[in-house]
Order: sequence, then structure tokens, then C-alpha cells
Amino acid sequence: MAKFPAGLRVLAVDNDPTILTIIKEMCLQFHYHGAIVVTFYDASLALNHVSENKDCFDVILIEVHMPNMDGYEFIQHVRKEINVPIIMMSLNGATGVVMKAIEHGACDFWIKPLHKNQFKIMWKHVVRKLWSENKLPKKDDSKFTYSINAIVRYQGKSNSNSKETNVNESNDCYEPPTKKPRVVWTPALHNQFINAVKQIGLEKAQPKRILEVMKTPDLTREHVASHLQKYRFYLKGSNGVTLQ
DNA sequence: AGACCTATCT
DNA sequence: AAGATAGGTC
Repeated sequence: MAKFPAGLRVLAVDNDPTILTIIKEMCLQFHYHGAIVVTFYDASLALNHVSENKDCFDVILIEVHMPNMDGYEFIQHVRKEINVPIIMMSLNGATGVVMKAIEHGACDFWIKPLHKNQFKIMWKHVVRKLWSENKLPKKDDSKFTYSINAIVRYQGKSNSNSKETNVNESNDCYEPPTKKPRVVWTPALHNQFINAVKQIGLEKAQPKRILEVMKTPDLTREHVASHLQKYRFYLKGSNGVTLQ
């Protein structure tokens, strides 16, 4: 028997074909073998498809910024047609964008680039929503049968052997998406950098030496090198007048 | 290989 | 604009 997430029916809407390809690959890769992934590049097409095929999907992924109909508008309409978790995606993770997504009823927000872990835990949204609505498998609801049965089987399984799995009751702690955080050169950090450069001497200040002098825990030579490039560029522009 | 630099990408 | 990444040179 297939493990639970198999059979999860995913509808992906994004105007970028590469993203759609990635989503397809991810779904297959992450034990969603047998998953039905329907992809659309146009939100209005997707909307039509949903209204013609209600109860055919378990989760919807939608990009916020779409050419014709944007993600927010799509959500407003699609929620009247189908009641499934909707995840919004965008390159822009500004709080305004994210909050607007949540206000419109998105259950999650994925900041691009998409990460494996997001797909890994995607099915939890489906389970939580069904549980929160007390939805039990209806034998006459053939469209939902597969995934719901899968959930029931899964529950039975985890009851019989008390093996610890990922799905604990409704814990809200997601596995943090292990994305590499980018270094922010706060004024304090920049000051350390400047002090190091001063100490070494501008002419002799090179990434490795600067890094050694700074001795900041998780900073790498590449980080410093990149920052140094910007700093030099800045010095050139201000022509030595405003270097502090 | 490792460190540096420049150009390019996001 | 700020930081990351790539590619070339020594």
C-alpha cells in the first residue's frame, strides 16, 4: 500500500513554466507518487478547470502575481467553488504581500525559490484542514475517496504501531524550510568590517584577513569578499571624501 | 587547490 | 541596492 501522501491531487497555477516543471518534479520526488498534478499558466483557465472539476483536488498552489487574473482574485473565486487548502507563492516575501495572502484565505505562503521541504510538508495542510472540519470519509464521495481513505489508513497505521512520525496531532510547528539565510550587513556588522579594514590598512585589506580580524561566527570569506567589492565601489564613487 | 578579483545574477 | 554566485587568473 502506498504511503499517505501518494495520491494527493495538486493543482499548480503559475505563469512561469519552469516553476510548473519544478512543482511537478517535486511532487513526484517527495513520495507523491501517483499524485495528480495539474498545471496552469493562466489563473482564469485554472479557475474554469476547477469549477468544472470540483472536488478533484486536495491542494492548490498559486502564484500571487499573474498576468491576467492575479492570485488574490483567483483565490476569491476559487474558494466559492472548492474548499481545499490554498498555498500562495511569490518571489516577494514582503509582509504586506504575505498578509494579504493570508487575509484572502491562503493557508501558507511560499517565498520563492521553492524549497524541497515545502513540498515535504505540503500534505499536512490537507490533513489539518480535513481534521479541523471533522471530515470523515464519505463512501459516496468518490472524488475524495482516495486521499481520505489514505488518511484513514495512515491514522490506523500510526495507531497500531506507535512509531513516531511527522504527523503528530495538530502541532503547528513546521519544519523550518532550511533555506540559506543571506547575510545582512547591519550597521554594527559593517562597523566591524570598517574597523578591520582600518586596522589592516585599506591597501592590504583582503577578504581573508578582514575575516580573520572580524572573527564573526558564521561569516564566510565569500560574504566578506562580496561586501568588500561593494565597499570599494562605494569608495570610488565618493572619491575618498566620505570614507569613515 | 585556494585566494583574489571582476562581472553578472537575483 | 545589497548580497550571492560564476568565472577567470595567479
